[in-house]
Amino acid sequence: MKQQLKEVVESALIELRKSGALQLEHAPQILIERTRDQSHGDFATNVALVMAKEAHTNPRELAQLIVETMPPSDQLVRTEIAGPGFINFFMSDAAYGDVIRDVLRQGELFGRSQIGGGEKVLMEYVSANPTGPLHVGHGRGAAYGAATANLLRAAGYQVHREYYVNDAGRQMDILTASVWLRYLDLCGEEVTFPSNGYQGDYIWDIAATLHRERQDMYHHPADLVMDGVPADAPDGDKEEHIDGLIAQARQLLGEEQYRQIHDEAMKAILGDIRDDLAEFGVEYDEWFSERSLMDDGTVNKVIERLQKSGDIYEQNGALWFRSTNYGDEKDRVVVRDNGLKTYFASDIAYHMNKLGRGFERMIDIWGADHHGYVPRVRAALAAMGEQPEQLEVLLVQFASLYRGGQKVQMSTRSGSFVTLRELRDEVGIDAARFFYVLRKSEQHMDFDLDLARSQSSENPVYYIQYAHARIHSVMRQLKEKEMVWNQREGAENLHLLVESHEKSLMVAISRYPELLESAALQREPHQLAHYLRDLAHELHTYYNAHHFIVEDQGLRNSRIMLISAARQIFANGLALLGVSAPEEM
RNA sequence: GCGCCCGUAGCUCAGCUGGAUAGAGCGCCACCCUCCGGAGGUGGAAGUCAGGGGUUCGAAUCCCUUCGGGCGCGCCA
Repeated sequence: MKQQLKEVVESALIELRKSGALQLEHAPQILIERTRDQSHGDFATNVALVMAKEAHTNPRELAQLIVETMPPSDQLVRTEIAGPGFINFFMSDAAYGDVIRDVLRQGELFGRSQIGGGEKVLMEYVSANPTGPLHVGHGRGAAYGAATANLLRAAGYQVHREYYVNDAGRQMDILTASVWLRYLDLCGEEVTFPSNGYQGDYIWDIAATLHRERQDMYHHPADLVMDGVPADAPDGDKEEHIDGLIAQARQLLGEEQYRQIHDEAMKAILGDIRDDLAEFGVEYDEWFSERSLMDDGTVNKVIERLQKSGDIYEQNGALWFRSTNYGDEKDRVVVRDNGLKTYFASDIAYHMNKLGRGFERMIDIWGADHHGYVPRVRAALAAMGEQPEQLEVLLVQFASLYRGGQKVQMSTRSGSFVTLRELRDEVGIDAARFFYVLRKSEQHMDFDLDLARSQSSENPVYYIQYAHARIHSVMRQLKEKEMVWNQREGAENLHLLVESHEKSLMVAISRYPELLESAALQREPHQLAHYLRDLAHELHTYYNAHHFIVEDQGLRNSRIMLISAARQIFANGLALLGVSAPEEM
């Protein structure tokens, strides 16, 4: 609808320039907006105000000229010049009728666009270290990432969804040591657990499985394990302590057994994460292993290339990437003095690998606490001769949980965090998915568990789902009264929908395609969540004001047609957000 | 100290590529079904858009600055 209007204005401007009535250096961008007030029509453009100065004329006169030059359109009833020089457009009933017919004809495809132009996008989200179950912070990234991926697909992007598995590195070693120590405990050894280890119950579970299946295969006496290990905090350094334990594990178990425990622990946790996300309706096309980048030499190749280009220097036995040359605030280590590559090194390799797979755009969704990491990755891309703009990082702020008006405290290491699974159990998948995307991602969010759990009017999820279910209920009623909805007759009688509630609902429905484009371009699923609530409000208001199942056949069929179109929008929109659209509640 | 995010109604938040009288939900007050699901609807009270400057036809929106809050500034990941 908006697009058609834009073309009308565009052709007027072209005509005016061709005839010499208007002299401009370049064609202005035409911005057409929905009006806030119905008395201003359906759409308005400020194009005359924007161009007036350059055209050396006053805005109202220019607006008049544009209106007079516009080609006739059956979509428009009339136009008016308002205020300082806005052009207001009043759309015809036929234009709205076309939208309703389109919705039913296109069904679940309605609202999709090609604005993404088939661009190949790699979206990476969650990518939590497989060292423990997902918590509610990951949940927000998951819900946001999945919904944004859906939006981009609906807008004509080719989206590949990926989870980067950090299966290499020190965190995994700490996990391995943690599991092994719990296992030794189950073997009857008295070991004091490191303050820096992973303390959750899930570690016990993995250890118990290990103990059941392998019995005392990995058993070593506690005093031998602790021999020569630096003291833990508070007397010593907790980092040195845990590193000492890792070294002991490696030595006593040997690389092969160490690797077995490592892999078992990771398999268990990663499997749990996959299940968790799948149950949450968050899907991936690929789970990408960090270790594979080490094993196939990609990381080494990247470092060599940077060395050749002179972007790497050695200092204090470590290799540093000169990221300050590319806008970062300090240089970054890629290989530590102990020879280990940093996470950053493999991350450069990972992003180069993404580009190597032919993706034109990389969208990473990170927790806001990683924001300082963005410049260095961009710097690395620049140093590698790539366009840093190809990497788009979307930051997701923390979500604080509130229960009974009290903030729920969380800490990963101590194991006293709220897991995503617990959240799902408490409030349900639909409420969790919806609440997570109800707020702009870069906004700190207060997640009210009591509200999300409540199955009442104050909960916006149910408000929307109820609107959808209500329409189904009307259809059931229709059947019970042994009436059949004649869609063709409805389509022919849309002109009978003259009530203000009907007009409002049609306007809301016609906004959907514009809304989807906007939400996709700005990576803002919350726009869709808010829109659906507005649409639900229109539906409920209409429902209260008028009857759909009326005697007059033409009117009945056209009203059912209208609410069927609304139903389709609810179904389409909720699906993009990962929320179910129940037929009855 | 430096960097990023944020500050809008009692609470939680939309609105921010400048546009007409600043919106929604919750809460509060008063109402609405002989009728398709009341998990609904109608009306009302409620604002120095944190403060101060600037840019212009026009600023919640852009720029500067002050104040307040969150996060980050490792040879951790």
